[in-house]
Amino acid sequence: MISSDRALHRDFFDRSVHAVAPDLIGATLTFNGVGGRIVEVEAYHHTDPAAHSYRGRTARNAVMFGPPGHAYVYRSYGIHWCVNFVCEAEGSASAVLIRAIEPLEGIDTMRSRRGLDDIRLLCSGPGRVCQALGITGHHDGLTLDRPPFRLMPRAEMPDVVAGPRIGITKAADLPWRYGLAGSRFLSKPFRK
DNA sequence: CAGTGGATGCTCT
DNA sequence: GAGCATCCACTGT
Repeated sequence: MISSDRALHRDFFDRSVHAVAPDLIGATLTFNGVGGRIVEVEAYHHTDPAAHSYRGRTARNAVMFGPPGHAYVYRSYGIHWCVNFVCEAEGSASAVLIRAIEPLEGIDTMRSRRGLDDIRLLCSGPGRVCQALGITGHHDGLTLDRPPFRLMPRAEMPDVVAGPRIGITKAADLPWRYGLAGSRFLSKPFRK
């Protein structure tokens, strides 16, 4: 039932967050036609002390406790927005943070929103991704299988690498960051 | 390049 | 009142 011009089915997200996260590497994400290829993500499981859902449901993380295949958007450090894809069965409260994208569509729009030209700096970081694509807290809870989101499966199997997550203090040693090997668009290189 | 510190606002204790 | 799932500017090699 999977064809290359068809959006990712909701069943794709109804699996372990640790299966979904590496499978998102190479998929194409656009928001109102602006986006590109996902090259870096991080998995956050509800049993993980670093996850927003670890201490239970609150107003902020409510979407994480809802059905899979929806966007959880939160404000980071008072300034930035970050977007996650909710995974696993409803109530599981696990999600994948989108950390970096290789810009492919709407690059001029991204440059304008980001206020800089260097294509390598447009979407190489979770806050940068949301600024470049125009994702804000207004979009918290939107489903991923309809506009403004569009999420297409990857055409070929990429070389996926894993390593520790970035910018967290709790459970910082868990290797739940996934990336496209050798990509120039990562927020940080993966250690060998 | 690596390291440091400020901006900034919301959530949860 | 503390602590952020970050980014940028600035410093010093």
